[in-house]
Amino acid sequence: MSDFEINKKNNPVPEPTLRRLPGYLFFLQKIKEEGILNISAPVIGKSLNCDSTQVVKDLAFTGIKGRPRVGYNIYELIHALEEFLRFNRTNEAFLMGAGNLGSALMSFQEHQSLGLKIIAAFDVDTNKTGRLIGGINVLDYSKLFQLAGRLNVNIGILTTPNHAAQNVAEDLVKCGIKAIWNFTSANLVLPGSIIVQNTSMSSYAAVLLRRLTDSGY
Amino acid sequence: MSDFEINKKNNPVPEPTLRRLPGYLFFLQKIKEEGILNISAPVIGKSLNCDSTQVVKDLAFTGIKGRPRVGYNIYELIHALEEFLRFNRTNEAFLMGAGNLGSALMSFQEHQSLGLKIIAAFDVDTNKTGRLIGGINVLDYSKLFQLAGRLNVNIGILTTPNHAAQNVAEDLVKCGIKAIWNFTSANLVLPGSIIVQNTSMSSYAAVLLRRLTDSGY
DNA sequence: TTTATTTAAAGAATTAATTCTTTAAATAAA
DNA sequence: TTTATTTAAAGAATTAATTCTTTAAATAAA
Repeated sequence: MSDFEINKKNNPVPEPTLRRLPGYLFFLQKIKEEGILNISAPVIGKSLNCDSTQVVKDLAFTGIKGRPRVGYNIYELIHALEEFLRFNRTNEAFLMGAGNLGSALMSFQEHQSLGLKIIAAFDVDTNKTGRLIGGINVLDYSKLFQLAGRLNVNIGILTTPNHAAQNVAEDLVKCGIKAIWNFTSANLVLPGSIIVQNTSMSSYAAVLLRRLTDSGY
Repeated sequence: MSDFEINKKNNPVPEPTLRRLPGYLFFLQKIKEEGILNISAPVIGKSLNCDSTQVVKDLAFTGIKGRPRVGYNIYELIHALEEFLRFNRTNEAFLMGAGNLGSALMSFQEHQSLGLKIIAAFDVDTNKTGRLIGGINVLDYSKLFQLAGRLNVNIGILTTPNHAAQNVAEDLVKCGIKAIWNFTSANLVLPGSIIVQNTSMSSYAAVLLRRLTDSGY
């Protein structure tokens, strides 16, 4: 059994853990600047306002060992987190739909710190194609298959209007895309092997607005 | 005990449920167009690729009752969901930081369908202030307290650089803001009564990228 | 060198969320 | 009117995630 099969079947990293890991990473990068060499889970927990045993359990997934009474070596831990999350790699992506949100993601500098690199954007609107947004070319949709054939891109970022999302997602799958970061509100129906990460603003808005109601506002 | 206290203490809506509710709503709005009057949980579940008992349990939070063998009345259910999530209200918000992401959120039309209305944006950069982005005025940061005093805005959208996030968040709290939609990677430390909804791209990227590794890519 | 203290690791207990099962209501078809 | 079927509701069982507890290792201080 290969490494990834073991991980997939017996020991998948829980999603709540994965969501928390970037927070640890950014915090560690910040305090690294202050010249600190070691840090313990209780200190991380206090700073980030979360339980220290949870910190220990989360960080254990990276494979890094802490030393009692000393804590973790910051450099080791940062490196392990970046590796674990692939943030130190170049993860190439196509972006589909160069509208408001798409354009923003193209200009969004922070993607770099996540190792994401948008190779090209595609749109059907000839007013958008041919332009350069955030240093990224917006190409005509018809060029997708051609370019995908030459390059080996794994990730598709979906920022089309909702009604177009399913068709575009299917095209991405035909192109050999393995993972889709879906910013639309469409619920994509795709082969089970395709990784779909739904990031719809509406889910977050729903939580925020309902909590406001819960608090009496 | 008031309504919201009961809700808060005895029966808080689970976050996973809240995250799923907008998906039901959008699906119902879509099939409403097709002239369907009633729909059952199993049909919703099949369409959205999720368990039907989970659909029933989630929808029960809205207070709407379904009828055996018939299902839910679509109009009733849509209305209840919109009400429950506040999407049919005007939820006024200030936006802090008119950079890439901030500008995108200002231009993002979909906010309307979430009942969100950005009243004004604030920035310290004089190159940005005075401009109109997506129909929204970008004001100088110094105007925040003045405007907040006149209006009764509950929500702050935080799209500043990470290093500014904590200070700006504290200012928002001083202005009487009740809920902060935090798009930065900063972990905000604020009074417990303040609702903070963290929406950092990095958490989603982390899940997506790690799943890619898990699958062997 | 010895002792007290801090800490990560491991695992147990608890809590939360999801999935499964049973029941009763509603209705279409016979 | 009767029977079979579909379905929501309620609650039990299961699974997943978090929090608590114990243990042993490491190290600073005495």
